[in-house]
Amino acid sequence: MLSKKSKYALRALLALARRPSEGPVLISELAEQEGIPKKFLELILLELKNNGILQSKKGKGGGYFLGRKPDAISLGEVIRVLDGPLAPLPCVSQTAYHACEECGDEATCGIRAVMKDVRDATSTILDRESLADVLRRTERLQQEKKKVLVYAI
Amino acid sequence: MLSKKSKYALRALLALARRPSEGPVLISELAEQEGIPKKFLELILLELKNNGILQSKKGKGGGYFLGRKPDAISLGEVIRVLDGPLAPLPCVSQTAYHACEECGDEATCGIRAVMKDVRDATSTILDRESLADVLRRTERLQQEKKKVLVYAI
DNA sequence: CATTACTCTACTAATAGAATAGGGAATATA
DNA sequence: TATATTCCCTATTCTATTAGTAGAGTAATG
Repeated sequence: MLSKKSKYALRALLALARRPSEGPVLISELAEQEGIPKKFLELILLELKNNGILQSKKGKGGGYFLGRKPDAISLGEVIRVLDGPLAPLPCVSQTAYHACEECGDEATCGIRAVMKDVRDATSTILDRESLADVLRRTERLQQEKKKVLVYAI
Repeated sequence: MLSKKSKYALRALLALARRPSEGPVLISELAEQEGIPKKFLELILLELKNNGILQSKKGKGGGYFLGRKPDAISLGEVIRVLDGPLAPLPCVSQTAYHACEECGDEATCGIRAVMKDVRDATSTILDRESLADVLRRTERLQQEKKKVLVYAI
């Protein structure tokens, strides 16, 4: 399960991605807009900044802004920063590999083989989908919903 | 990440699946063979039994045995019993759905759409792969390893 | 009826998740 | 250069979950 940290991070990043380079945005503004505890969001944004996903500016007129374009920030990257590896087992993680204790032989472990498939499927999706993709999906879903409403009249 | 509970459960179940209907197997035997704390394994096997994956027999000559054939027990089912839903968000779980708090509109949530893809990909794999499949995979991997060794001579 | 072996509830320790608190450091601007 | 603004950083708290332990209870067998 995704932690609240990751969920909050994604919501905040999407909120930033939705504003076309309006300049730095205040933590408090994002927190209020997205209904996230301000101090908690502070930690999250800081961690995103320390990992190059966000940039910041201090003092008056300061705030946070995206470190890259929305189509160059993948959900996988964000989730890895806040929740750690996507893999269901450490022995199939590409970004944080370490051997399972007590695993007789990794090369012939059937569980590992299946979990590697799971990892690959997950990261294929999450590393492909960017903030921009998610925004596009949201728009498309909103338009579909509108259509359904029109038909319903 | 998979919990130790799930990992232990899978190992114990695979150990049972490897024995062709040898009759009930003692908890203590499984625990020793797989290097799992006995009392902890006790809880796990009990839970698997209460969910129809295992059956048991009490008293002398008793023990645990599979409730169904190894090809009718999927990894997904086992993991759901011990770790809960596979879905990364409750709002995309098929087996344990509940709405995310504070989610404005589920129907148009882009994050949800991506996470639904992740859930589908994960459960497609884990609900398809059975204990029997995992054993077959292990065998295949062992044979490949042998081949490599032969070539290396 | 005694032994074997699962059943069940309760308890504990350690870790991770979800915050909260508060001072410090940098920046803009008056 | 003083001051308000805003991010930066460390520490602490509270709660839930994970991992494991303990021990009495129940059912089956011989």
